[in-house]
Amino acid sequence: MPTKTSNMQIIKPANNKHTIRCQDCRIKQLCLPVMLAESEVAHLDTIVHRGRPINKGQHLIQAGDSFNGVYAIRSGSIKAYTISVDGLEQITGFYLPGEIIGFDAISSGFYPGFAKALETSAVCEIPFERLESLAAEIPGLQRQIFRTMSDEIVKDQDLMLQLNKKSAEQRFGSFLVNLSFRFGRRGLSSQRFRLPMARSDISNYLGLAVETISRLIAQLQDDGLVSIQKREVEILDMNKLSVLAGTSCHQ
Amino acid sequence: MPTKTSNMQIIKPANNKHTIRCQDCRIKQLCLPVMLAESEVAHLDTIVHRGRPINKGQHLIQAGDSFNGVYAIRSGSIKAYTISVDGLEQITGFYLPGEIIGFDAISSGFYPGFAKALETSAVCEIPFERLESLAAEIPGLQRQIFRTMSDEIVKDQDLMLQLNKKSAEQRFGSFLVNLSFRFGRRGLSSQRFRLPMARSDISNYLGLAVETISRLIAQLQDDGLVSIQKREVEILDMNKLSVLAGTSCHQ
DNA sequence: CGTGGTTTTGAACAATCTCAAGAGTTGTGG
DNA sequence: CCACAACTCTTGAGATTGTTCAAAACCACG
Repeated sequence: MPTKTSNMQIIKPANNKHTIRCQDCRIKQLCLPVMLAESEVAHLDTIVHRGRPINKGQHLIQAGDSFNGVYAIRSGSIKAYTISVDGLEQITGFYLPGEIIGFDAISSGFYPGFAKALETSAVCEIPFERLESLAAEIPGLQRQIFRTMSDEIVKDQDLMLQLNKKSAEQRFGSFLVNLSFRFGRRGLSSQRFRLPMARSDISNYLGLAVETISRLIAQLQDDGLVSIQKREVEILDMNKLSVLAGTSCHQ
Repeated sequence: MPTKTSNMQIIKPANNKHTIRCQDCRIKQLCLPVMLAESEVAHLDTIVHRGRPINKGQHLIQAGDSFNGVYAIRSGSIKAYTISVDGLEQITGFYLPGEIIGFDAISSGFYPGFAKALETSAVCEIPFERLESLAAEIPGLQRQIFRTMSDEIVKDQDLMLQLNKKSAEQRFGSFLVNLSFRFGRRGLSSQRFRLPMARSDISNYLGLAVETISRLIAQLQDDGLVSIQKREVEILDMNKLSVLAGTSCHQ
């Protein structure tokens, strides 16, 4: 199968160009190395595979692939989605630099969903068996894996609440506030940022129609809370937006 | 504070009556001991606290309590829920024997939500720091914790899909099929079982109105798929119900 | 400078909610 | 053991949010 594009082939063996050590990684505070001693980070670094960047639209993970590891996003952005038996696509999350995708595959040994690059992105593949062994040796690493998975659970439960109990306006407001928080955490502006995803991805994620997102954007602009030109977002009144969203900064 | 009912006080020191060792536990195949050698189970057993059963309506976990451990359900059933800033309750899951609650507290160090007994229930408290240490020594245990947390993520993502993309009928159908599966897995009948929760809990969990649940029950009975008398469920046509639900057995 | 995808806007429609009221159930105290 | 109070559940009818369908404007990219 020369044209097969499984994740194992996308992630090419590391070469100099794409090899940035964990120790030197800009976003190590957001990733597994947080809380580790320098020597421990170096140890972790030895098991990480880095490949060439994956292009927009390319799949990092295909549903049904057997689980070999988790992927830390180094740059770019990834959307994770599942497809139900009746063919409906459901986006389960957007992953930004420092965030890790693939923990949902541990239980069954197969990735339950897809992961696709929203733009050119660099990811670090972390083989899970080796990560497990290392976690048994480095308590801080084990702890950080538990934390990251726990974060994922909290994020999903918060989204559940959004979908169940909040209006379209509140959902979209929360979405913007949450993105703003995650950009700010990386040292980027939390006032101005670029949406990496299409309107249809936002609507899918939030359980709304694309048209509803368009209308909400128009409305929030009329109210002077935000300014959104294409994918460029400027948050004009974070307080009002947070109140409207009914959240602090998580969603 | 003599009337305070924090989780630490609910779980009384073990006594003979409530001390069932992990090795002898009926549901060890569904719980952390699965995959462990006998001696490893014995080791795990030494860190588990078992208390007297908690009564219906009593809280096992209060939101904001500091994280000390996870709880394995031994008997009964527990509902987990969060309360949003504007006071809305959102049930995030129902936990049955063999299932473990509390992993969402690892990331922040505080339980983000509440856990309340739907009926008299017995739980095993597993202090997390000790569990971490033990997990570092017993690879199978570490693996099983990862699996359990991964399961939780998958469960939440599936529910997300339900809430976003499925009709009220499909959601309720999936809910029944999923419960059926979980009862069957415990060796109980998957055809006939008793709902541990009220209609309002089901509606809250599924993002519907109570009235909608009532109407759906009436409808599914008219169609001859199920028979539901009060909380006693009998599934009359599992095939049709599964097709309607659009799932195999997970939700 | 077309072609295909994305975004916006309008208008009618539908699924589910809300409100309201009644029936059934459970628990409690006299 | 009965009666009252408090829930829980069911059923009906109208209201509403967000959807669907349709079409035009905009953009990106070859």
